[in-house]
Amino acid sequence: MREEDSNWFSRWEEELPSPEELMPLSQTLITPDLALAFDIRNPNPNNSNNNNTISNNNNNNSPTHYHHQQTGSVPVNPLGNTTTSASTPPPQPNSAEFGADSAELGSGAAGEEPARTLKRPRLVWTPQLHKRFVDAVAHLGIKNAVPKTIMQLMSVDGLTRENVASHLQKYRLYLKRMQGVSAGGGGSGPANGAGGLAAASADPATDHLFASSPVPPHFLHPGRPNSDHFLPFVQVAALPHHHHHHPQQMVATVAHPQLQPPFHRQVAHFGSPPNGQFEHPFLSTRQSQPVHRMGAPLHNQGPGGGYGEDLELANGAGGRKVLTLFPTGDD
DNA sequence: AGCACAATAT
DNA sequence: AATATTGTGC
Repeated sequence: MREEDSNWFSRWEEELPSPEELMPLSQTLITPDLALAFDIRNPNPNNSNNNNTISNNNNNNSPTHYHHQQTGSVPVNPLGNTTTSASTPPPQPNSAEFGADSAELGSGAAGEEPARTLKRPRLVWTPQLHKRFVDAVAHLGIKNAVPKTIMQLMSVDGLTRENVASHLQKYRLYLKRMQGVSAGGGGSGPANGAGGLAAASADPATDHLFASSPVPPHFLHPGRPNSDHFLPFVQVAALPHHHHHHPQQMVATVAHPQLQPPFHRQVAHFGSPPNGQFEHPFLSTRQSQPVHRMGAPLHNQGPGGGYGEDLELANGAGGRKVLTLFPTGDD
């Protein structure tokens, strides 16, 4: 009973981004790189970009060609944004520097040989994305929280099982560390304030990301398997109901490793199928639209350094491109 | 064959 | 350090 248990969820819920925050508008911008990367070598065929509102099926299946990541200052070409509906004004003032494209686009358009040692950009786990992850894990329970399931629940397009697996591995280590700390710690308690941030981290420097989202109590108690049935999310999935609220959409952002940090480009948005209309056969697994409405505006919970603004910190150590999945409008 | 997981590589 | 990739067992 600890009220904590009842409260942690409320607080947690509060920090969830509101639908509005998440998707200001739907502009589908997909760089050739991404389109390609996701389409070709994709282990799990889940690309369902659907515009929530007007399902304007924008098949991004246009295999453009992709150029390898280079240390060079090769910016990703932001082409490919089809201004389908003029009604939507250009809300992407973000880094309005789109002009710097460099490449081409038409060249390999219908090409048949996209594949070619193409590597998809590294996924950057943003706090938002991580939260989604934690939510999913919480919802599933540790028992069922395995990569595939988590991935499905998260329903982030473009996310692969390996992405999740890798993250999960790391997350588990984090939990382990946390247990050690919080267990004997006493006092502070694991009731990390969502708004405040986990106070008891083993290493602040080591896990900023993980600290960004509250860890459900259950995670810390291995001894307590299924005691509660909290329902963090909503019933998700599988319900083909229509809604006017768009779920959260994720946007892929490419961070230029060598460019200034504050510059991230929104390249494309991955969405979750609202009511999964007809999708391609392969997508079957992903049609569900888990998220529903998590209320409340998201505020920065900046721990030692709240990430309000410092979005992805992709370190471009060597100069690799980085893919970031983001909820639209987080910025 | 596919998945989870740990180990290892970048 | 953060992710990706590989290796192993189920």
